[in-house]
Amino acid sequence: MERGWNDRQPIYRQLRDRVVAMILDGVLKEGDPLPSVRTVAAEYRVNPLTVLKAYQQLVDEELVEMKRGLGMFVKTGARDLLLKGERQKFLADEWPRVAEKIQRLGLTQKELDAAAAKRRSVAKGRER
Amino acid sequence: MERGWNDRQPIYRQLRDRVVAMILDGVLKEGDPLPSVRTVAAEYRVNPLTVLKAYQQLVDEELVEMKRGLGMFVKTGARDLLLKGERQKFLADEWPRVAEKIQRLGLTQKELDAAAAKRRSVAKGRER
Amino acid sequence: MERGWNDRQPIYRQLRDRVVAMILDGVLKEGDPLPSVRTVAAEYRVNPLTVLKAYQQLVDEELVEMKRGLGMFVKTGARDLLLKGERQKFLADEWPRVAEKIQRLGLTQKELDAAAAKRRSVAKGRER
Amino acid sequence: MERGWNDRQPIYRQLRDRVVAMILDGVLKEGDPLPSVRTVAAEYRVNPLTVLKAYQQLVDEELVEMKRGLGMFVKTGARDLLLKGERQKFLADEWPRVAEKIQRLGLTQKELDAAAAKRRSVAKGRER
DNA sequence: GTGGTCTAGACCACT
DNA sequence: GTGGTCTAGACCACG
Repeated sequence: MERGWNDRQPIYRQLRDRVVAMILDGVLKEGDPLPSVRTVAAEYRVNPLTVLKAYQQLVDEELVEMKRGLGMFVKTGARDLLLKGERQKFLADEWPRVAEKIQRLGLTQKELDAAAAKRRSVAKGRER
Repeated sequence: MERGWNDRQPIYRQLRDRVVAMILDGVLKEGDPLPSVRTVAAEYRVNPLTVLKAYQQLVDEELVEMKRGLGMFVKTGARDLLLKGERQKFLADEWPRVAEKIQRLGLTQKELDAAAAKRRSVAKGRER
Repeated sequence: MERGWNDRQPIYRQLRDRVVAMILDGVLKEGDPLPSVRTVAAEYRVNPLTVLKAYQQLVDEELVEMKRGLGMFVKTGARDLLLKGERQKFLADEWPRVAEKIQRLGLTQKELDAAAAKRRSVAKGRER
Repeated sequence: MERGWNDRQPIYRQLRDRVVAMILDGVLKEGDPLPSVRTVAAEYRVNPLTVLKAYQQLVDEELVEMKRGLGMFVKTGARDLLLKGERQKFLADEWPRVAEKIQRLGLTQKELDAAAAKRRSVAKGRER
């Protein structure tokens, strides 16, 4: 996993997004335990409180449950909930703005595909 | 022009984006004066400092030039600079993340088009 | 550090210049935290916004980086960047104008040295 | 003469400085008439009021006198006054700051001479 | 604790 | 009329 931070978004938000991505991608399955707060904090050189905040948010979103003394676990139904919720948010909020920008910049499907493909190959490179 | 603010982004950023959009759309042509800081501040019920901050960012981006005592003007070449710069930024930065999200959420072209179309019709409604 | 302000230049500009001088002089080393906005504001009896403006300019110049919630830090490579950039700017812009003026006023090296030395002794007086 | 403006200094100040330079260089001799306000205004594409302001300042500095109905003229003794006044201002104010900067940037006499020479040759190029 | 944003209102210099 | 700077004070998000 990548370690770089985006300055324009809070770290806890980025952590939360990474967990969400792992759930959507099936890396984290329902019932799986989340990596412990201190593990993540150590790995990313981040304040444990920040990790905790990210996890708390996931709890608030009903995607994760805390079992006292055991840790945090992906709730059953989390992936479906995500697919529904994130899709809606994306289509209503983010996508329209992006679509408008694409049109304004006069970008073609070809250019978009090329850029997306490029990124995928870079990601693949990192995986190996 | 719309008057609503997005809470997730600073106002001065949104103001800057609107001017950029106007340049890209040809509403503001090269050499045209930007509406004065005070005017905009009054129209949008915003502090002049906030508007100024947006304008100065445009100056920093070399899209706009200040003529002492006269006001701010769209620089020649601004549109080209924008088309080049914004396209590149978008394709390298924003789009890959969006494309990844689309894939992750399993969204179809149809759904995307529908959402974009909906937005457009809303916009059209506002124009009338 | 001195506390007097020059009327002919904005305060935030002078603050920025002082930080730059401290980096060049090695008082602020790479990785060092800048004094916090509030601290400086209090010490110099200046509005925090003014200090912030100076600091943000340094961020724009890539000399300083912000770590969210932690503060501002001198970037690695800042001193080199400064030495290169400031030297070039000085030699290309400021110095030619000054040299021209010196020639026009018919000033001798001796007079220049004397004036510079005087200033240095004043500065030394302040240090004690 | 050059026609470019420096954004960091008021235009009337730059106009004043050019006249001063012409007096020091002997281009404008004592008793000579200054170019008329409207001539200058037209040549530099500047508001006549701005030119007037520059000329007024020269009058205030006792370098120039106005003869009603005839125009502005370089006063006798103007050059000496300038040499004295400008020298003092320069040595007390501007030079110390520049000298400090030179030292801080670790610039050698050689580099300074080279930069000044380069500029001179450029200027010569323009003259021809 | 850190910086980031915004407001309201003042004063200045420039054209 | 234009933008530029500054103050005082508030509130927010982040770590």
